[in-house]
Amino acid sequence: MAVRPRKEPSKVGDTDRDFVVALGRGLEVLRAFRKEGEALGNGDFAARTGLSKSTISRLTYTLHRLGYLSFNPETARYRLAPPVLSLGYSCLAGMPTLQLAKPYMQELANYSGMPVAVAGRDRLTMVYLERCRGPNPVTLAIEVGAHIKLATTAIGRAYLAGISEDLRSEILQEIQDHEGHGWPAIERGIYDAFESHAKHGYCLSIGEWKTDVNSVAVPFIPSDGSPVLAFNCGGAASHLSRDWIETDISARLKDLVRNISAISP
Amino acid sequence: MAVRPRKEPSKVGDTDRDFVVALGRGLEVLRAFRKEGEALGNGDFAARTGLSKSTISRLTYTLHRLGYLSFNPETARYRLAPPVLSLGYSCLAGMPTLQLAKPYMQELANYSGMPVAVAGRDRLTMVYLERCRGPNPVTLAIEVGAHIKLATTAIGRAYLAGISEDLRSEILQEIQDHEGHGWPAIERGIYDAFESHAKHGYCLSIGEWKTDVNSVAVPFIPSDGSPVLAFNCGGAASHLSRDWIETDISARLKDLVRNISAISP
DNA sequence: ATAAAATATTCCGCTGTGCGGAAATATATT
DNA sequence: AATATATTTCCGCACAGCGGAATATTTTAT
Repeated sequence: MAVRPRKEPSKVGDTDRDFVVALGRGLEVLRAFRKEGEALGNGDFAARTGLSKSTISRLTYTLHRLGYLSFNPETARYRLAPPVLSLGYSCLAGMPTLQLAKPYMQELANYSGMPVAVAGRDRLTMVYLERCRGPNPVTLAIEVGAHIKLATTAIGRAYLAGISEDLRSEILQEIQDHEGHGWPAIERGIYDAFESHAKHGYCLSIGEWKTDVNSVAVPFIPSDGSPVLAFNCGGAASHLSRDWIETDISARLKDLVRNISAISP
Repeated sequence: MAVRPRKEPSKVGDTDRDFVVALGRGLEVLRAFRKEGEALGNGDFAARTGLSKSTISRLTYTLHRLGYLSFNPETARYRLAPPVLSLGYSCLAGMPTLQLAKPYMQELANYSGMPVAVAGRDRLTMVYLERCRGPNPVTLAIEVGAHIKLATTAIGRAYLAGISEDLRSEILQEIQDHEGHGWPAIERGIYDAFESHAKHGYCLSIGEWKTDVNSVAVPFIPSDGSPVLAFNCGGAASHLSRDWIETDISARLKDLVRNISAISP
């Protein structure tokens, strides 16, 4: 297969001639919904994206015509429409690793009684791609597609431990810029996790995401260049003690990832 | 809330001045994955979208830089990446009706032993937005986000029965253009379904989507202008006979929709 | 009722984005 | 080596898309 590595983006001045700005802006409009499922008006989009009102008006018009946004004339608010979900589904269908991983995840979920999940990165969050619940119904209701913080969760830290030095420092810089205030504490948590990963092969979050929730995670690095993922197993501290994680669960989670590495790109 | 209805698109010649072409093209690239989860190269995109190779190159570069596409340098193929799934999740979160409907759907699924689902339209397909399985595990594995044909399924026909005359004839025209050949048979199936809807309030598909699969569906028309949805209940003909549907299940499905109409926009 | 505020859309001239054909580069194949 | 295939880069030009200002509509205030 013919592959020609892309050169340094052909810049003119300091604008990237190859970057299609209008596309990026339109997608930024779709992303504006990230918070809780509210409907948004053009004014909201303008405020959240920093784009001019006329630009927003044209972008929402376009997205509406294409079916990606539904429009309520009563309130003049938009919502995301079914075609967007359809794209998300294609995304899952295009990751063969997920199908392969499922039985292993289910096995560990059954054994531990805790949910086992796999996630990938979206900017400064981790997005759940697949999740298996144990037989125990008192588990956190984390759904596929939901996103949680990168910096304070085991799964986020495992991801950070699994990526290249370059990408990592880029992301850490962004987190620092975002968090300004609490950064020192966050930074220490992350470096502890890295150390744990280097020494034991897994990362922990003991009550750091939510009090009384413990979690352990391990990165998965596909051998083809596809994005790094991370698997976790976590739940109420009363059921999933730090000790149990360290003496048993962590090893099983590492086995899970090893097994998947053996059968997946 | 200030609402100003959009005028006729301000056309110049016959191009719509308000439609952002580059955005539409970029989204078309993302949609190119619709079929089974393969990885695609720039050539594939060009073939599927009809856009020039250089345009595709710029669009994929942009989508890659934004994180929506992952790139495998070995094979020079792209896949959809986690941020796309994240959008899909926001879509579900933004439809409050789905959360409200869930318990009613589960109730009917338990009673009938058949899966109950709700879907919305994406072009000429219906996309599953939520699904409840009955206790009986021998059911079709239709996942949220999957899409099925509009014209030959009960749920698609119910949707068609629920929308405005204008939109319907537009869609039917498109189906006709697409299906050319088998259109007459399809058309008859659709009009039978409309008749059934007018007379009884539900649509059927008896072995028409897949032999040995029966299904009944009812449209749901939100009172705020958000898109029409449709609920269905379907399964193996050996378990779900036409007779049972007509004498019992259909009425319960209609009740379900009536209940939801009472508590949802 | 009337005025004022808030929100959205349209208009329109100009800029620079994005387009596509052709050339260049890299890999795979014979 | 030479040929075939696939992808990216180059670059001039057209016109798509931008944004500020004007306009239209509804909501809130007086």
